Amino acid sequence: MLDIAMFREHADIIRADHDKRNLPHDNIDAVIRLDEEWRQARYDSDQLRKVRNEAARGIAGAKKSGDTAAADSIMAEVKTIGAQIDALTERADACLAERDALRMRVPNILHESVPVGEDDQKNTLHSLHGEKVELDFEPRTHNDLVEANGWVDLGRGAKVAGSRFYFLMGDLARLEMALQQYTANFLVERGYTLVQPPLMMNREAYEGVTDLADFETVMYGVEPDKFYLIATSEHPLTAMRMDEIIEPAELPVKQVGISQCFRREVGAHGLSDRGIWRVHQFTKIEQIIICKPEDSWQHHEELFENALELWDSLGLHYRVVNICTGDMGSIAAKKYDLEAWLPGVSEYKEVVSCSNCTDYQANRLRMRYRTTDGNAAVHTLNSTAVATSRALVAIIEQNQLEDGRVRVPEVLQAYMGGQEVLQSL
RNA sequence: GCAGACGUCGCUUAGCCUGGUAGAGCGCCGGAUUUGAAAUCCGGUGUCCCUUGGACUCGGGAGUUCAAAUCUCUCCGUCUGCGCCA
Repeated sequence: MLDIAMFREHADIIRADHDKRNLPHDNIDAVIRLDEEWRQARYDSDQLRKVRNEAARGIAGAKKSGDTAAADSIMAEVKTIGAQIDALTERADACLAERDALRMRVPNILHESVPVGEDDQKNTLHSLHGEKVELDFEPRTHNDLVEANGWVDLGRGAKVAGSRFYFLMGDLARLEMALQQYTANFLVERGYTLVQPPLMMNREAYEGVTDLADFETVMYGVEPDKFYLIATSEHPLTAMRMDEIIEPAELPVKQVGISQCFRREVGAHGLSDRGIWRVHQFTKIEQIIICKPEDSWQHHEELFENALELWDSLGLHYRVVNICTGDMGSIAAKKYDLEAWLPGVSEYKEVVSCSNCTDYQANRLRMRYRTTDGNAAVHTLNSTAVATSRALVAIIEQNQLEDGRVRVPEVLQAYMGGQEVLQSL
């Protein structure tokens, strides 16, 4: 959420941003109005508390000097002040709660380099990487190939869990682990600390890092313990320092999270989502950075470069798009997506998302760092390194051989005992 | 799961029994002193509203009271022991 100071001092900036996103200004105006109401109620209750505190000091003084009559007299005077304070406090709390509920729905301020457009069709092409291999046979889709080779059992996944669950088997499971190891090592060598986070989080921590709508459409709840299964390790890693004041010497925090990710994928259907492209559970290796505000755009490029070099090293062809205003979501100020080429369906599809969230998550999480001028919100950034299910799809489709088997990317062969081709079951 | 102990400002801790302005040390920031540094001394060092003064803050929430770090209830967490267990 945005700093309340933005609403008080620079509401024009928020309004201009809403115009770019084609959003009405209602929430902005309501936040400003509720903020004023809250301050008034707060001031009134503070004044009454002042009266009560003065009386309390009077009582204490009178009792100390043995003048019980004076003490009783003051006590009688302030007998009912507590109820008035309670009423005003209740009103102040209600205004504040409503102010912040609305403030949570106001999206982040977009970076000036974000292209304006209504939906993902208006994302702009940033760059192309690797070579688009021309196969001298008809390319098959990954869902066709995994089934033919016995690498994925979706039917039995549906039987024991539900649709979009799967068993990953044999050499493809082995390749998945190789990909995890390789990617984690790749980033550890660049100075990132490897972290295995909790796979569940409580509601309060989760509200700090995600859009409220995600609780309905993305996250699985675990009853009766009121936990949520994480949708990405970005969430626990970023929430890790909730309510903390970070010493400047600790910044930037650079971590690589590795975890299983769980997503409900409500409303997702269609041919292009078949196989293991869009599933309820997958492994993801994620980069996160927590840094000082003045460094965040430089770090955003660093995360982006890491992702590019990693995907280049896998020998895959992909393109990069700069996400436009209409496709952005509420958390990020700017986002690059890497989209891998899938010859089976002749499409580029999203495999990596690299975001600078500026102070939006930090404000919700009350995550600050010390400056000589007081405490200030940090900036948070995150980027996929590899989501294994989607990386496997890209590898399978781009590295497929005419006989239906799949070539192992060279850098991963060492993690599979030198194996060069995945064998079917 | 059971029993006990504990949770106070960035860190360490006092205060709790017996309710009445949250104190000290360390760290950090500023100043004095110094050629410079150390040492020393002085001041500052949580949050919010600022209507210049104020209110809030002792793990969270609720209660009792004119008044709660302090008393009561409850939840959370940590430690120790027992139990269970990959």
